[in-house]
Amino acid sequence: MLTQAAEDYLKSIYKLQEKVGKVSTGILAEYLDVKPASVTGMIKKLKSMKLVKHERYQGVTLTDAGTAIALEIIRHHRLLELYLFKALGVPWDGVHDEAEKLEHVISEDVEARMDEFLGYPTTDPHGSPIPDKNGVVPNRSSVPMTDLRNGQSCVVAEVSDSDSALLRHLGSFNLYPGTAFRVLEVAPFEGPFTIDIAGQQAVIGREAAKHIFVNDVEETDNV
Amino acid sequence: MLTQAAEDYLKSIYKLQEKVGKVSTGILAEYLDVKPASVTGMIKKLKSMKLVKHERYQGVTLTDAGTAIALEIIRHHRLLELYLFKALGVPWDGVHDEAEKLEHVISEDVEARMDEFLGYPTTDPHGSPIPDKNGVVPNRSSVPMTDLRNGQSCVVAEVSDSDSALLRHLGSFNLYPGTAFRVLEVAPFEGPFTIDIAGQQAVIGREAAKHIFVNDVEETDNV
DNA sequence: TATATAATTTAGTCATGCCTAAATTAATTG
DNA sequence: CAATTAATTTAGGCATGACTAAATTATATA
Repeated sequence: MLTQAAEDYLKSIYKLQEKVGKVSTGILAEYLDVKPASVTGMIKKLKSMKLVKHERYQGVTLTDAGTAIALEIIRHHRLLELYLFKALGVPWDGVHDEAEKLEHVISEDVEARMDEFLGYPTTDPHGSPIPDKNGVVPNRSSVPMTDLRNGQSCVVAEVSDSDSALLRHLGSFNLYPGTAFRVLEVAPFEGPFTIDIAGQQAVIGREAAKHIFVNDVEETDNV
Repeated sequence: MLTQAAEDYLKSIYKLQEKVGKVSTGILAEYLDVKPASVTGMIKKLKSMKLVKHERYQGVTLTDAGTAIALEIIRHHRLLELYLFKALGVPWDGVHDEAEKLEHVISEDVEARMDEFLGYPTTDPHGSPIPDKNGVVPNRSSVPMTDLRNGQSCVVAEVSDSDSALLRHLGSFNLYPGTAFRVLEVAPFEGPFTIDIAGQQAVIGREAAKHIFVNDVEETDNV
């Protein structure tokens, strides 16, 4: 059994690898809120366990074994988020922190029981894909909201889960995964988006928009 | 926030204190499967946090602050056991180990939500009392099964929870808290108990009987 | 290409929480 | 009441996983 810290490193490497390919110690240190020198130490340990590949000054990547563990933890996390949300009514801006602690601790048995209770779901409350028990990640094809233009309509696919203030903000507009909206106006010079959600207008700033991903983008005429 | 180890010490001291009053380092070491010298070290730390009272060679007791934390952890543990059992269908011989890990990690919010889901229960699946959120422990007045004599009937109140093999054994007779049975025969010379559970006979050895506690003891005629 | 800057690694430190071995204190018994 | 035995504490060690400071390597710029 790995330590919690080791599991967190693997999970973080997986996530950063998706974005940037090889993961530098600096990026990883920033992501984990730890000093780069500490990262070097843990990388050594993970390398000796053959969970990561690493050449000095060249960044880390996960081995297949490391990837399997990372996906297992991510699966725990996202199943837990959805379970807490659906079964216990924990608000969607609170599930992340709770799952962060529980993910290292639940058994495979409880994981399987939650999965069954939830009907073998493929996305968590923020729209992130839940890897299946074999480590297969459902693919998604969403685009950042910042790509949208005037008059386009779409459906919210995914929202980044770690900033609970942002989640509360979006919740106040009912802007959850699955919610459809239409862009009324994109203010020039990197300005905010004015959108229509089921007849209600809302203004979404650039920063928030960067954390929202959408599907089913269509051109629509003004109504 | 206390470390998990510190929480385990407080919980264990609480449980042992119920049985023996002042708790010696030796007893505590055996209970925690740790060497006595290690106990001394942790006791020092807990003492400096004013969670225990301790005089050299005189055993430990919890302070009020220490008791409050111990009860909090025990409450977590027992609520979790019942929740896992009822909401997720984890078998009763599996809930203890799972709860042991989760108890240190769940938030007060999740605790409250499970409590509500369960309808503010007062006992866990093994019949142990669940302290309420103010740390008040429901009192119980059960007697060990080994006190029973021929012809007496009773209701199972509580079964010790840490030996999962015993729990599976008792489960095979449907001997759960709440189950009524009648003693058909107590074999002499510390022998086993032959009992009748809803028309089914079962033989329960001395060792098992020591871990079973019963309520509502009544003399009954042979039927 | 030499130099400045940024990123990474090495080396040494610290706190936790366990360990063993040895020393000390308390309890038992002839 | 002295000696043995048992319980407890002290002292020193080890693994984790963080830290800082210094050294090294890579990258950017003049």
